[in-house]
Amino acid sequence: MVDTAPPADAVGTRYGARPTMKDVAAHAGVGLKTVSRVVNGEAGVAQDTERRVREAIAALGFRRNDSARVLRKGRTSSIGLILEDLADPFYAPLSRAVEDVARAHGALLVNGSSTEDPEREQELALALCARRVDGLVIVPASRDHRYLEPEISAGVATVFVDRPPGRIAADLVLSENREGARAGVAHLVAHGHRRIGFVGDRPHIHTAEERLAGYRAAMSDAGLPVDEAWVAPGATDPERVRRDAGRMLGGAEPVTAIFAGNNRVTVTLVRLLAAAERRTALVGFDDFELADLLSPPVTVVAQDPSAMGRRAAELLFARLAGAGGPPHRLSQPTRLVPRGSGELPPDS
Amino acid sequence: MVDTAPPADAVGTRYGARPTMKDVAAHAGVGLKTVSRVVNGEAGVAQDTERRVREAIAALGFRRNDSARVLRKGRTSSIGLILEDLADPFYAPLSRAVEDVARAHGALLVNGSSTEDPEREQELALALCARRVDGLVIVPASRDHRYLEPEISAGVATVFVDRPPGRIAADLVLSENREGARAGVAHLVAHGHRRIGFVGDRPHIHTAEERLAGYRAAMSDAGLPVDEAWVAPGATDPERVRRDAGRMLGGAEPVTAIFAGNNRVTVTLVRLLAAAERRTALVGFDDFELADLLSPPVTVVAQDPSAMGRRAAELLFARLAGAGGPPHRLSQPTRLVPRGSGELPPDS
DNA sequence: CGTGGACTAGACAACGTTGTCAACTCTGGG
DNA sequence: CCCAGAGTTGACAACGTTGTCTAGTCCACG
Repeated sequence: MVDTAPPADAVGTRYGARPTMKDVAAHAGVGLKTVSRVVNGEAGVAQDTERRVREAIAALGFRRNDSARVLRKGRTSSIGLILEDLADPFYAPLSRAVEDVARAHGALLVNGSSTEDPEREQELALALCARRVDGLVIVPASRDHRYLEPEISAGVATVFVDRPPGRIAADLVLSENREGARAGVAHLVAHGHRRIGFVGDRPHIHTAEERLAGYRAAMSDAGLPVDEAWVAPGATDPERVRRDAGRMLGGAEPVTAIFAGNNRVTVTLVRLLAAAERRTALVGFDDFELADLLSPPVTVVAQDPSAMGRRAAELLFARLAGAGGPPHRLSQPTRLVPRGSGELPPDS
Repeated sequence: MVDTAPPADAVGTRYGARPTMKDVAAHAGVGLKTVSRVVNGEAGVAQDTERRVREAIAALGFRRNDSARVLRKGRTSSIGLILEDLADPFYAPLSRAVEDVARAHGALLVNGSSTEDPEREQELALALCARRVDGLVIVPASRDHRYLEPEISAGVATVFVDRPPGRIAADLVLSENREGARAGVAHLVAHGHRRIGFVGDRPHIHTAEERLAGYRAAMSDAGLPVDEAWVAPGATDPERVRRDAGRMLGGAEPVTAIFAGNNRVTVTLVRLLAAAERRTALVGFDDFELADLLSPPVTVVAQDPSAMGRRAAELLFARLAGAGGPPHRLSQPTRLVPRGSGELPPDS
């Protein structure tokens, strides 16, 4: 089935080598530039000539080499996306939204997972720049993005999502982390809770910091004291979460409710609380699939990762289209979704 | 913060234009090729010269243009991945696994979602080939891949995952769909069910077809008749699934168990069955997060999408490294995970 | 019959890099 | 003092495409 591909009469092409416009031109008996015109749909080629060229293209199985085109034109029609983990249910829709916008602009998406490693982020970003992507959408893992300055001033449109860039000014799309967390904790307060725990992500991550600030703000708004034993920022691995949450659920004055700083923490807490005898209220930051089917269904502060990806990509293409002005800072609202776990009364 | 980037003494560079090796060479007072040698870590450059070149590179903010390099070298060190939907929880880990293998081989990943549209798949695949990716990993949406023949014979390593290619021979990594479904249905039979329904994906999709065949095989193995009213292939939208499942759950002789053909169907059925008064057993194809926390916890036939992605990518890089021979056809086993919903007894 | 313009076509340089090759400078041994 | 050989270095072509520019052909019009 392979033998149908490059016909034996191919001129100047060896097996395994691709035909070029030059080969097509020779095969069709026309000039190189004429082939280029046909391939790019430029005007000024006689119908009969065009037909001959198209036949030659089909016969040789020619496909334009876009690397050469890129070299000549300067634009690659591709954008890069760097995020923590492609497989994370929060980032997958974001990634998909970026892809959709890219597609609408005729661009391809190149992406990489930074795995929350600043060095890896930089390595990826610079590799993408070396390939001359037209723009970058970045969910930062690093806190210093000065390494991007030469790239940005060379014209690589760059938009940060979910977390702000470090030590440079650039376009940015954020969730309302602080306000969202504040609303979520206020919701627990409104249902009668006074001892509320916070289990979040590592505090050096911007979103984690903001959500913690929102928690403190809500407690303060309600005139409630915060026992530092109730506050547990840290890694999101289940073991750490179980340990810290277990601590605040035990003791003489256990918390009656927990606010979870992100979806992975929430899921771990759902497992932990399901196994406990006492009912503890729970509100989680980030929505997740099936949250409504758990018992009790999980109340969350929902973000809209798809909208964030879309807005970031649209901002990027607006810049590529020449939009000027100072860096934008877009804010994406969150939405409290009451489902049951956040409406449980304090048990005491 | 931008003014620090391209220093004022840059020679031959305008703002917004990137410095090239030629610029670096001029700035360092050396030849073009010497810069190339330094950038690529080739031997044969005196220490002092190398230092001068490195200084010039830093001063100008030079970064090698990989499109030009690609044009010269022929290899892009990038591979393409085409799948139905990046954001689908089944494909996200697959995608991530492909990325990890690519990274281990120093390659970048370019990806696109076909949205189950054959034309879009072809458009994407050919666009990736035009950019001269070294290889392609494809979850097919189309049933005819002859359009790839010229590309494959031109040297683009191509591996299909999850579904076989149409009308060409190529490397392939599949799940054991038929055997998995058969085992899942046999599990229901073993728990006493005799009237078992099948709700699957559109029958023209290979995996859906195989799983349906597995269902029929298991019923036949057990000497059980299949009432065609119990068999509902079709789109995975919740409405269709509810309608078809509702039909087989009603009537005089309702099914006492359902086998769900994929994760989206399973989730819809979980919702439907949770709302019903009668307990119906359920086994789903594909595992999903939190399946163990539902009530009852959902028994599934689990695939390993990450392993599939990894094996496909490894196969691809083996081909790129020169491995010859006829197309491989790898089979990835499935695993029955009993959790509760599949062990419910028939209600009648 | 000459001329101007529209249409068609191709020669050529350029994009920024790498491979090839020749030339130059040393060094040490004969 | 000469020469072989190692160590450096850069000129140049090539990769496959597109932009510019020139030139030829044909027709309508004066």
